[in-house]
Amino acid sequence: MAERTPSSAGRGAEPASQGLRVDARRNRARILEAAGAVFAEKGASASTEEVARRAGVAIGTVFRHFPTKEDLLRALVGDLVARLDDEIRVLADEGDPATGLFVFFTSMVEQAAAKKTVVDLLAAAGVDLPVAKPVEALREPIDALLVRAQRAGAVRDDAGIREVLALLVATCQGALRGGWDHDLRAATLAIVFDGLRPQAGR
Amino acid sequence: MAERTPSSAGRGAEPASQGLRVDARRNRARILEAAGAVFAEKGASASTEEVARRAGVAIGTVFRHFPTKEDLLRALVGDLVARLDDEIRVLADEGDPATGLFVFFTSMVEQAAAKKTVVDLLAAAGVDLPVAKPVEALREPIDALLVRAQRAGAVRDDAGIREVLALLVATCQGALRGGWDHDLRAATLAIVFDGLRPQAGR
DNA sequence: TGACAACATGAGTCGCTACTCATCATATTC
DNA sequence: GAATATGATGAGTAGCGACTCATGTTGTCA
Repeated sequence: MAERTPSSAGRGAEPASQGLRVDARRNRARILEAAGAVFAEKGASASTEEVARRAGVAIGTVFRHFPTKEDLLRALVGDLVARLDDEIRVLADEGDPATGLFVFFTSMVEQAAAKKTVVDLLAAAGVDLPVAKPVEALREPIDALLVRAQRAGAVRDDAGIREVLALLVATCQGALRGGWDHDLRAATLAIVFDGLRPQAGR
Repeated sequence: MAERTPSSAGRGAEPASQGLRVDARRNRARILEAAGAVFAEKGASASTEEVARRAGVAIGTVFRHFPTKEDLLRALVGDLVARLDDEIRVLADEGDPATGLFVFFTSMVEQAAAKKTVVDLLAAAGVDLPVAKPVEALREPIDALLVRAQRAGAVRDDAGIREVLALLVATCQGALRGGWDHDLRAATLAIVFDGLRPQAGR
């Protein structure tokens, strides 16, 4: 679903790697990959040393590329937001908008159930965690999808982008921290989606 | 709403204080009160020393009464669950069950918006945080309320206790970590409640 | 191929926090 | 109003995690 250009990551081959020595570029990539895995498993509170171990580099190397743990998180989250952004733009351009909105919603919750990073990201939509503004980038495309779905009469008019984002944050948080299995995720989302439909409004 | 017996806490004047010297009993109460405030503000990751400072006792005194930080959390959470249990039992015995369910739901979210402890508690409903089983105590009374609401035709039949608890955890998490204001809490809950109503089921 | 800047290394520093314990204070009991 | 056990105190210990830096290594380029 949604093929990307050449390399694995996308977005023009990591501009931040431009002009690095080949070994440095390789290590940077390894660190990002390891950090993605480690933080996805244990959440953002996992230690930087574990990332270094997983990446097969010394702790100092991690801090050379990302002077702060926050910088590392930011780089990861930026990449993730870019991917989500791609996904939602594809959904926005094709097919039924309400379906697209619900598909995107479901997709995020599925990812949240597996990746703590996504939840920490979503949490940032309201508070100022190590990752704050990036999520705002998603507000606009989601809003566009929402408005189109409302014009099509498939989503109630009194549900604004704030409410939709709130529900998105809530279900992602719940799915992860509550350890919902696949069935529970589906059933819970079905209830939320029904609540978003027009006839539900009183 | 829902008056309690004599002293402030309830549940038989804290059995754990029985047989303590008067100064010890006073300090224990102070520590619990301070811990409640501190953890509500900063979450369970607040330091034990801050609790001691707020309580006006030495750090060693805190550890004399609660050998482990987890013990302190457990004591707090137990108290909180007891209070919620009282609340829901009152709601279960009087008036419309669906209204009661939604009132209780709203009440928990309101508390979550102010108290991190509640959210950490709710999170425990699915994972094994320092506080695991206590929440299960709430499952039964909530379920009773839910079943009655369903019999009255006010809540859809395919929403089980698992789904309701999941939604409860999700909205509490969202309300706290997303920093929802009062309006957003109300609007979001309205959508969730609509989704729980019968006509919403497809 | 030599010389140098860029990079990697990992033991060490610093700060924070849960928890301990020798010492001192006081409630309780007779 | 002692005697004593129970409780309070707070400097100290231990462990962990983010971050540093002196030293050694290697890609790069003339």
